[in-house]
Amino acid sequence: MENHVTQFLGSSMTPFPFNLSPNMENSHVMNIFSNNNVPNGVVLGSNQDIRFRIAQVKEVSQKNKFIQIDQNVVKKSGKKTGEMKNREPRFAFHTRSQVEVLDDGYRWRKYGQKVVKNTKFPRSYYRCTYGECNVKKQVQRLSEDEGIVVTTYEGLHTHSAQKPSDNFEQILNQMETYLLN
DNA sequence: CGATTTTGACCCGCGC
DNA sequence: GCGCGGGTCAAAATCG
Repeated sequence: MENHVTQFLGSSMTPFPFNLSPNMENSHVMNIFSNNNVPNGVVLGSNQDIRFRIAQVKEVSQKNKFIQIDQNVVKKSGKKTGEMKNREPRFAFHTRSQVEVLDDGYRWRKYGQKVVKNTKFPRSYYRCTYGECNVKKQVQRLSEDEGIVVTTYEGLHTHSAQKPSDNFEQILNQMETYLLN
């Protein structure tokens, strides 16, 4: 896939969305996402080129392990080994983009593509190619608005990005600014 | 020639 | 039990 470079919130030209790097940064993310004051699907920022939105992962039913992403209720799939008790954090970004695969600094291998009901664009499944890192993401273009691409990340990277980007912290700061009004 | 994509098969949970 | 929908596997094809 080609590189996609776009503008983010008035900053200079940067790859989008950003690195989802582990450790401190991800715990930072989790703090934000576990904040009860954050409404589901809150719009965190926009400019004329990009609109992005955090779809907060929300536990709906503990025993059924439902999680809610944006408007959609998704069932968390069990894994083979049965030790799939730990629910991976999931979060989604809506971006307005011509290109579906956005450069977030990690290398991904595509492992599936599915046509989902009531959508005219297929959903693509990717897995992080780094060693034991088990992070997945899926990418889907909205049929209601072809200009919007939804990228859903699942899991935390056990390593740092091969192609480092300092956008992540900037965006986190902007998130906090919005959350605190 | 190794890495990645493609694509149909397979799997699994759920509702009927 | 069966079929559907969503997710994953894996072999072949393609890429770099």
